[in-house]
Amino acid sequence: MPMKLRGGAARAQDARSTRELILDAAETRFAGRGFTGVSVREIASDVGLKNQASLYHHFKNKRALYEAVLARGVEAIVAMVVSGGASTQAGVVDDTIDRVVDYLVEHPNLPRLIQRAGIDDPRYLRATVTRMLRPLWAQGLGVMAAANPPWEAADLPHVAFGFFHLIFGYFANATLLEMVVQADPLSPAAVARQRRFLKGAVAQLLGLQRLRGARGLHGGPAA
Amino acid sequence: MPMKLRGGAARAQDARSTRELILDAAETRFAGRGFTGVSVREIASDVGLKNQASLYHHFKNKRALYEAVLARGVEAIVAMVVSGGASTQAGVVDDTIDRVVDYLVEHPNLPRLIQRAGIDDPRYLRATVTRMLRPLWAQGLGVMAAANPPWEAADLPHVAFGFFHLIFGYFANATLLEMVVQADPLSPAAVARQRRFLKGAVAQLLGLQRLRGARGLHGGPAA
Amino acid sequence: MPMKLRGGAARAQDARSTRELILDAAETRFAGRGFTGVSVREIASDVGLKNQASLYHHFKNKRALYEAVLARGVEAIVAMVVSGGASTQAGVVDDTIDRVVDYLVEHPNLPRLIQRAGIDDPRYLRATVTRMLRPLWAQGLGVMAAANPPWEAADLPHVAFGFFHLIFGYFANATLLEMVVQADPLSPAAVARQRRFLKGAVAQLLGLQRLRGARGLHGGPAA
Amino acid sequence: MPMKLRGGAARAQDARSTRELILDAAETRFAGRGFTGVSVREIASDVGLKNQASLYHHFKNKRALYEAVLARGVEAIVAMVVSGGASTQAGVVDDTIDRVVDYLVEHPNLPRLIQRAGIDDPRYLRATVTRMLRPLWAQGLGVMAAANPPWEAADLPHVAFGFFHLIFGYFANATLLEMVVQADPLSPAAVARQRRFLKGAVAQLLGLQRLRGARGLHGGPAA
DNA sequence: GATGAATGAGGATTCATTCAT
DNA sequence: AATGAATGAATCCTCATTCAT
Repeated sequence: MPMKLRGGAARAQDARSTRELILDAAETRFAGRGFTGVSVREIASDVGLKNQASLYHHFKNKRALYEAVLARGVEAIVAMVVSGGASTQAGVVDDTIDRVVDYLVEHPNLPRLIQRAGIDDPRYLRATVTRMLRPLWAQGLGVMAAANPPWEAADLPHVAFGFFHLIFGYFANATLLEMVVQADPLSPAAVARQRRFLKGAVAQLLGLQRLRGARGLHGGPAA
Repeated sequence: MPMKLRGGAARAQDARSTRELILDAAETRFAGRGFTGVSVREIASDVGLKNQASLYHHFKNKRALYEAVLARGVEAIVAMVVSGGASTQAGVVDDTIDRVVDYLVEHPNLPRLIQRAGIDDPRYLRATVTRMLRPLWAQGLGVMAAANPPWEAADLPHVAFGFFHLIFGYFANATLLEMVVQADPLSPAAVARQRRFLKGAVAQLLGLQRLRGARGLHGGPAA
Repeated sequence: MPMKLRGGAARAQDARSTRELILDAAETRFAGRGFTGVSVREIASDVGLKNQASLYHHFKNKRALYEAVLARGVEAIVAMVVSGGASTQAGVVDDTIDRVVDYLVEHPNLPRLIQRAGIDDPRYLRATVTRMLRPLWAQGLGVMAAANPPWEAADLPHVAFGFFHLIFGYFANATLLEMVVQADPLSPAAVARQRRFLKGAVAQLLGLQRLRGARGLHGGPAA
Repeated sequence: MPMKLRGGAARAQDARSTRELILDAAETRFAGRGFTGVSVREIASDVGLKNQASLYHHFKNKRALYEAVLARGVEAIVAMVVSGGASTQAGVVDDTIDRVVDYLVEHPNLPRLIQRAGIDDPRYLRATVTRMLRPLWAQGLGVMAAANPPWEAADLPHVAFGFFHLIFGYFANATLLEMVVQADPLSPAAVARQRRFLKGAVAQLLGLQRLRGARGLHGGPAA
């Protein structure tokens, strides 16, 4: 961004930099208003480009830009989760949840972006996302099966999707939540509570040992 | 259309009918592609109107139409849930889940519509939805508190939102789910499994006494 | 055109009228600069429309407009020629030439338009024109065959195309001709000469009786 | 391309070569879709240039490129025709026709290019072409006058233009012809027929003595 | 001599909306 | 209640061209 102010000399300073700036701006915009709700013009101007045409030097078209944004976001998350390993030991699960929550808090656009891709008319962009989510999906199923959970095998996909909704839904709908509850769901305190809730919920749904305690699955009063 | 020329009474009926037809078409479209992704023209043509102008006879503008669609959808759901009462007895909860699931299966647009409203830039339509959801929210909190659940009071909102995501997320993301799992998530069998999962999950998260058997929260009544 | 000045009240005065005005303007523009050389904006503004969008009320897109222009032009010519009958008696041929020349003089855009369609990349618009020209072509071949001309049967198509080029080429290239010769090829005198040339040339190429005269096939000195 | 790094001499050669490659590509493109229908980008990419900017190293701008293409093409033809001499002896005329036809068959872009320049709005490029065609024109008139043809002097320009249209029209409209006739007008057989037709037509129009037989202007030498 | 980046202008087309009928 | 026409603004994208490397 500051480079843009150095005038013509700054041009082409760093191709990757401009490209990434575009991706950043597009991510925010698309997350907020969706593919059709965002104009190429505003993205370009966010980046400091004087003209939409410049953007087409980096991305073939609006759609390619959207897909690039999604790919970057989804891949990051998938990598993080997958790298977390495939154990269902309580500690490992909790760590994964912590890492994902940390990441989502820092990248508030992603959950909305992903939720959108899940809701949007499939003819648009869902195929792409689907492809990217498959590895995550496969690992998730494997982990759960290994956990010997209190569900029939046929229900495990439902459980897995339930986790997905629990985790992403909170952050994707943060603003809605805020309007209803009238408190900031991304405040440290709220995030801490959500963390606790997620860990507890996952443990319960997977039938992990912690569940066996009286009622104190969190660090709460009964613990 | 030929009816248009009959007496005044029929005309009035038709007028209402056209309005509802518009709402129906708009609901489907908006659910699939969102407010900005849908044009007034396509809605009009879905209804058989030869001209977009005709639509403006029934709704002040596109935005008013969207709000009407949302209001109609959300109110129906809220009414249904609220009318279900506020008990947390296992039977009552299960009944409510059954009713909501039944409704969502028959109105597949609603979950996407509502999820969208939750994700979209608040400056658009979220305030409206928020207002409509408040009663539901209040009741939900009340019910949960009464259940004496294994959560701290401060976490209850998180639990409530979790329910919301679990229930609506499945149907909202049905197409995404289908692409990943490659099976129809709205098939009777899949819906039955989801029902079982929801009942089990809610029971666990609320700490309800699941009577039958050690881990058999699935397996249905006969298990 | 004058109606456009009556302000809003004149709107929609006569749908056909606006449509034809657009066709007229488009014909002139397309004839002069070709499909790609003309912008929808300038056509719209020629017609007095304040906005290109209005044009799309009458034609689906630029291409449809171009095709409509071509169809209108070609059909008129084809109708005229075909209605002239299928004789090769000198008088009938001369009459047809006179009628066609009269028409081309009054519609100077058509020859350029048609030549363009013949030269342009076939993927664009030639198929349309081809279809329209087939009847003319069929009749032309029939007439020539009946004339018992001094050509092998296999050469008749070449003769027929020769006529086409002789007749349309002059008018299509009028401006080029003017630049080379530095005289107006559409002046009455020049047109009269061209008429004489065409009649003489056609008669010679078809081997019509007039050919048998000494050298005076026109009304010239030797006649 | 690898040659680029060799000595200065090779580099100069390559430079010329690239320039000619551009001219070649541009010729084909311009012939097919006209000046406005062709983008600098596609020409550059035809040549294998990765960037349109490179093209500007060889030609000042698009217009200059078009003029260079035209000049190269027209000059070649003019030179060939003019060098053929100015006789109207049947043999000489036939030879000229043969040479021109040979040339056009091998350079199928030229006729379309030239026809286009004749049809296009004069404000663009016609003046240039006109200037280039003048010598050809002068010679043509001279030849015809010398032939003592069966036309009034004032009509000779019309005859001359007629020749032009007969000869160039066939090749320029080859694709249109093909669509109508559904046979390849550039097949050896078709070209042979066209040759015969042209020779016969020119002979008749110039009133040349066709020696062989009563009506056998076709049938070739042995007829 | 070739390229990556940028840019202003303009391309066709669609948008939501209004007005008179 | 419905429609045909019109319109201003905005859409995505491509254009020819320039500049620094």
